[in-house]
Amino acid sequence: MKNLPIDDFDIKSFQDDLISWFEREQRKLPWREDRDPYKIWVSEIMLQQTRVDTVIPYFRRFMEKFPTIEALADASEDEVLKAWEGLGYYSRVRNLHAAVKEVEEHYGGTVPDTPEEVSKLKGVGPYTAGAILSIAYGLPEPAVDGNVMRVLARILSIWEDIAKPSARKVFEEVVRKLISRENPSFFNQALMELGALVCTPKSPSCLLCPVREHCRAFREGTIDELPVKSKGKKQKQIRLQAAVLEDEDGRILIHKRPDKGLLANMWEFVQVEESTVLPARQVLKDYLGDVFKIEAALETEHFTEIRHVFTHLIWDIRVYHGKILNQVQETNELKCVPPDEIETFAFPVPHQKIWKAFREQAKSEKVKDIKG
DNA sequence: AATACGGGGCG
DNA sequence: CGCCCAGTATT
Repeated sequence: MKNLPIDDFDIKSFQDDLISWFEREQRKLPWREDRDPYKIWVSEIMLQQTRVDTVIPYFRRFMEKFPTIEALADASEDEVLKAWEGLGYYSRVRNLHAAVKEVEEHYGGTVPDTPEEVSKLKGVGPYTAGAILSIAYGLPEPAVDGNVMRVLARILSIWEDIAKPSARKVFEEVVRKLISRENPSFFNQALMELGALVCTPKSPSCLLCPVREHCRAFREGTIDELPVKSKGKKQKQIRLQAAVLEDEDGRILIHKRPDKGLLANMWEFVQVEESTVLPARQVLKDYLGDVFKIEAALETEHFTEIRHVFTHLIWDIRVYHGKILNQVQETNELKCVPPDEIETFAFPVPHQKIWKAFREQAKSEKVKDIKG
């Protein structure tokens, strides 16, 4: 690694200012109530790519439902996925579930405390490994997330592009030089807390910053230029046709997605990608017939249109209402369920939006009936 | 090194 | 609305 200019940097004083600020100002968070490595682990997985405010209610519910490693290891995948519904990046919870079973079986239910072992767990990468080892076990391991890169890029004036995968290693080496041996847990948490509360991406509160005197970007007036972060590319757009289908008993047809890829193992209303050549409704009818042997009478017009933006793609879904005319052959992936049971299945947000729109339009039809 | 993988908040 | 945020696995 390039020799970073930290020779004239007062490490001890920086650690003290940072950690004492954290002791004064840290937020009370449910996963900070004790040092249970299981709780730290679950919280860190939830916090990947996800804001604290979003995570808090999920964490509480998750801990109530699965208070221990054993409880989670014994749960079914559907149950676990349901607890994660709406949080996104669902492979996180499938990996967590698998890893917890691994800990239960091979480590006697105790989260391992070495970098080698903890890094082998599914879903535990360099950041999460460092977070568990430092926060739960007090080991001086770096835990470099986006906050840490932003904070350190500013403090030490590091002009590395933090969007590049190679950047993380640079910052890990920096943390190894800076980390407090007395309190690695608070040191790492303080860097992240500072990034979340003070050293924010836009208009950071430098005047409130406990380590302003150590900050090169502040001194040099480059706060708004750091960190350097290149932009990603734009999303691919996908047009989909979906249908809320009722059988003769008013039950709703739902489909379980494949166990790999986007939204793996989540439930959805049947949907198919729009064709560029065939008329819109025909694609859906053909799909239902060819794949599920379902004959359906679809209404001519879609009742709602849903747009959902993912990181790497955009779904535009036209949603039709229809009745199933023949007998549905139910399988593990295909079910008809009563409307009041729909919400017991784990649906991705775009299909939660479909269900919401469906109920709204059903309601408005009723109002029309009464008026008419 | 590049891509797949959700969802929410803010202006 | 568009823009921004943020780790791991896979290829």
